Amino acid sequence: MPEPLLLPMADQPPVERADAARNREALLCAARRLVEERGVGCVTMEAVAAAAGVGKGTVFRRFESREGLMAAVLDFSESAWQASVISGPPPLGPGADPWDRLIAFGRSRLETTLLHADLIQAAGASGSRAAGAYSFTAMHVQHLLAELGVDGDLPVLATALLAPLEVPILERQQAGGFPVERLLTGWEDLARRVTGHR
Amino acid sequence: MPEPLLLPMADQPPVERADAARNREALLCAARRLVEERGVGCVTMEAVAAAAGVGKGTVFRRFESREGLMAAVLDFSESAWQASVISGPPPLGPGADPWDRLIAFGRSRLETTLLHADLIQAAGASGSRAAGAYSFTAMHVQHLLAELGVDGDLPVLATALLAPLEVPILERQQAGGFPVERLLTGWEDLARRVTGHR
DNA sequence: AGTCTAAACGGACCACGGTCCGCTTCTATT
DNA sequence: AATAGAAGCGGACCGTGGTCCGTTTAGACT
Repeated sequence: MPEPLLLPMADQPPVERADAARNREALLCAARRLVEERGVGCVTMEAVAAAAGVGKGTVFRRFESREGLMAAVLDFSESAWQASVISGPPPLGPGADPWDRLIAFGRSRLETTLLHADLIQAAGASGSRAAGAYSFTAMHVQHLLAELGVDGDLPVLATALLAPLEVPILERQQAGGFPVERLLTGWEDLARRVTGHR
Repeated sequence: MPEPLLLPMADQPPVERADAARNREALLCAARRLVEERGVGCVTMEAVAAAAGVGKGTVFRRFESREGLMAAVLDFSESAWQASVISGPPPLGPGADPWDRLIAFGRSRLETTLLHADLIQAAGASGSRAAGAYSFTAMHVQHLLAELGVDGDLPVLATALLAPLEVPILERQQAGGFPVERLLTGWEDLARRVTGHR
């Protein structure tokens, strides 16, 4: 039988070894705990390694970098939020009309972004880049704009709508003394102008 | 004569000592040179100190942090740009009508931001915060919006217009394969919707 | 010129992110 | 059960940003 098991068969990611998976889980868990109880800024890579009972090298092998680790931690809460956008109750989830969904999206996004601001910053560029060309939020907004009958360069318009909700912009405005409420109504006004709604 | 020189006299910033000023200048100069010839990422604080012929401690005393030093380097080109907005030839400078100035502003800002992207990022939060509540660009856009008769929360709208021109947003879009030309026309479209022009 | 003090200096020192490499452990195969 | 070798592991090691403190110096007043 001439080696029939070696068919190329689209070499998939050669599955993680059992101990490796165990360590990844332990690290993620430890990181989550430490971040919660000390704050992102006070969590060192060595501390995470120690808390998970592994060597420092292992942290970097599993998560590439500090940014990578933080992105993984962030992903936990982020994917829960994404789920509520995809299949949660209206007006954030499906069922409401596009305009109401857009407004709900803005408020919710603003709140969660501020809530995880430091984690998002620590996650750096890895925080936003998803698998494909656009991140989840961009796709979602783009979709809503299309439903609202907006015409123009939708990907770019969606980005314009999302940009003022990014951490650095929000923080600068907050530091300037703008209350959250004002930022929110400001964003709604922007959305109205961009979509031409009403 | 009972010590007449000690009048309180509103204690102004007690003027920098001569040697201190000399070192600041030397450091700034060295930093500028090194950044230009090696790129921001390859310039270490120690290298700057050495190139200026001073100790490392001095760099930090004069500029607080790496971000501070980079902000100072950036300020050089940035203030030249500001000058051309304030008093350069139209349409960027005064003289053209507000809409044309706004469009010229967008293009120019986009270009300079991309040009100095890495320096801006290295300057971090220190890069944008000006003396008062708003940075120069925010004030300028706000002013143009007022001239165009836009009503609403002008400071917030100005920020919304500026946000898509910030480094992280531009870079993400560029990484996604959007050519600069498209970003620019997209921004002009945004400006049109926000101001209600035409 | 001499004196005195606040300001500035320099470089040893520390903490943390990230890399490297020799050793260990899993798992497929026989 | 034995074997082989790839994947994983740990922790010593390195570079860099940032701090600290004993020493030096500018410059104001006499």
